[in-house]
Amino acid sequence: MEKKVSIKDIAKQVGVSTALVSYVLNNKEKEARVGREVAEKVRRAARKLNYQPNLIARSLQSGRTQTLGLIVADISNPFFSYIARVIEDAANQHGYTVIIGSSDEQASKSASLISAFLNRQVDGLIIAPAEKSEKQLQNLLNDHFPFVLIDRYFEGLSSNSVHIDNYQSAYDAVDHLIKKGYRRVGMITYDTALPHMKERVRGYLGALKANGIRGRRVWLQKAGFARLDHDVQNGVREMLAAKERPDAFFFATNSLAVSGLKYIYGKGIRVPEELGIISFDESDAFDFFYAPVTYIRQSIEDIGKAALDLLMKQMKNPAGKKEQTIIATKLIERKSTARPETKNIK
Amino acid sequence: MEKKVSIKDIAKQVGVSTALVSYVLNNKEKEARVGREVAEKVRRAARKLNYQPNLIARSLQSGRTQTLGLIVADISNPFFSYIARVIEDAANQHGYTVIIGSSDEQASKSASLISAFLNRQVDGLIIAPAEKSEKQLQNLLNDHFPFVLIDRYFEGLSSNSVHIDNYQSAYDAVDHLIKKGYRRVGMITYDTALPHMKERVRGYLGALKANGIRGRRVWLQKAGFARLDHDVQNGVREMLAAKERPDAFFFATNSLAVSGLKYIYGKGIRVPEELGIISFDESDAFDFFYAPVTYIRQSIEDIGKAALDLLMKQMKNPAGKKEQTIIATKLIERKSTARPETKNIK
DNA sequence: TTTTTCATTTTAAACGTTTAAGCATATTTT
DNA sequence: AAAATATGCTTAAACGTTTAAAATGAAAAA
Repeated sequence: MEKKVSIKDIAKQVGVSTALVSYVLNNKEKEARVGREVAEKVRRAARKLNYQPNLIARSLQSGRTQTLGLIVADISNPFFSYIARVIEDAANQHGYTVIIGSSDEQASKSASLISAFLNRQVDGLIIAPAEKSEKQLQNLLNDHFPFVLIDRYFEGLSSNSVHIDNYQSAYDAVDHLIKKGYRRVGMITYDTALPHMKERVRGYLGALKANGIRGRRVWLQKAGFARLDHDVQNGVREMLAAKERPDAFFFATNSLAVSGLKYIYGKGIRVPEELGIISFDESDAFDFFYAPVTYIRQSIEDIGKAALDLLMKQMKNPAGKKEQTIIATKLIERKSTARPETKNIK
Repeated sequence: MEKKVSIKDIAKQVGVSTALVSYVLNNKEKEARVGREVAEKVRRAARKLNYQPNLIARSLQSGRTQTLGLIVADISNPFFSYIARVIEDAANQHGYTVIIGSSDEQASKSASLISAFLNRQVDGLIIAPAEKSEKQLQNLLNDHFPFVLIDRYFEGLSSNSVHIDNYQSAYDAVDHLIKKGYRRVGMITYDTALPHMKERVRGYLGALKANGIRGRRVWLQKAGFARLDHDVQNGVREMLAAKERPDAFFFATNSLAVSGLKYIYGKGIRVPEELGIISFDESDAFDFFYAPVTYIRQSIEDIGKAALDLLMKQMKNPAGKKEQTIIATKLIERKSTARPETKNIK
């Protein structure tokens, strides 16, 4: 790697000061009253030498890097990789570059990512926060460092955030199942204290109650992030073996659903006759399941764009008021909840 | 955002020069012969003030950013997002941060990403190159800038690269179909001049020939990146309507397969009886298709790790010899190619 | 006592930019 | 003709680090 061309080289070539070159290359000729011919000479030299500005040097001087940090649970999860894509594009349009990190839902990893990104002087952060990371975020708030939470949020943390109405969406999902004739609805959720998940559970319970159905403990199964397949399949098995066996499943995310569906598929269970299925999020897999899966769609484009908008707003005014943007969801009805008009299976 | 604590603040606090502080904080006390007590004082002050080094300043001074650029076709494509994850983890272990960009298979976007990343002074690049980006890469080579190609490569470009044996893998796939009793094998590929795709086509044709099957023009369908669904479904429709209608399809990537399978699914075509299916790569969708899809697995972990290893090696020695790492593939046989023992469907 | 050696610390330059302030010289205004 | 203003360019400092080289002072050797 040969030495790069700097502003100094251009200055030498043309026989002027580096300041002059900087003014010209930043189109500040007017303000700096640079002569027309000299400006041309500088530009020509820059082109000829193929000058490329050193953004690191510029950042050091300006204190801004035009870089954003994005922290998700796992970039290899399609939900997050799609969000990443939307944010990447939107950020690029604003002249920003994005650096991405995966927290694996661990507060410790989240902390080191935040710290690594801050040390790299990112101008702002977009974070799908992990459990128990409130304190890290509170510190950011105290420092008035611009950031926006996506997908998740924390009660009592007055940060910017973009997410759906988890209670209502879950309520609607379960209500849909019940309206379709299912009564014994089981739910598979993540084993986490994150409010968005707890809201989904609350929505589930709320819908059962509103329909006069008494929930059973065995109907609510939780899976840990680290041993997803194992826990989900255990949970599904347990429910299917229960005396009060559910006639429908509500999956709280697409990864949970994909894992559960694999088991259900393997067992040859008939959907939607024997078992109704509804899930949050989307997945190619939902389309190919023998009974295409009904799901609650959240617009990832909207989430990504809203997050970037909020972040830009706050970077302009770090002391400004924090906003919560709620993104609408839509229930996409398909075959997996199309219960035939028969009696409940006992 | 209050002013960050710098080495200067520590120096002032302790009453020493910034040089001293820098030596201590970089554990260069020995070489710099710093007194034991002073060193302790510095460390204490750093901890007390919660000092965090400004990596931008360090980079400007050192000329290295500990940052790698990753350019893929589309980070929202699971194949690439998984690669990104593997590379992210491996890079972190080496103390590097990764910035990611999507080229959308366009040489122009690739060029601006490369340029943006270089301006940000990344120490190295990992690139899944787009069509017609040879020149950009040749420039990197000429500058002795460290980079590694993944998934794709260019003939006559002596760069580091990590990829599979596309010819052989495609050959094996088609040969598998034929061994299973399919004879009229159609292929859906990307409409691109990228060698890895052309190799897959060559492997397809080679296997047909080796089995004494004359290929038909209509059996080879191409789809553009930008209008994937449209082109794939056109291609599939055309083949199914042809006089010499194929009895098996070979998809050159998972996105092509997912798109094609949606159509096939919609048409109610019987797989594997009426039509055999084999594809490159993996997908959750393959598991849920009514006949789970046989596919050619490439180990993404291996690709990512090998790429990072090569890159690290070259960053240490930018003038070193370039290496090509070939990653093994494996044919995962499932129901979609399990042709029953019947006569060919006419 | 003078010189040498050693231990500890500081100085200063450098990385590549940006930008306020300054300095000539020319031109206009009075 | 003197004063005021314009024009065109340079100087120098700053951003936060690192690091070679110099400086200081004390201890050891002569």
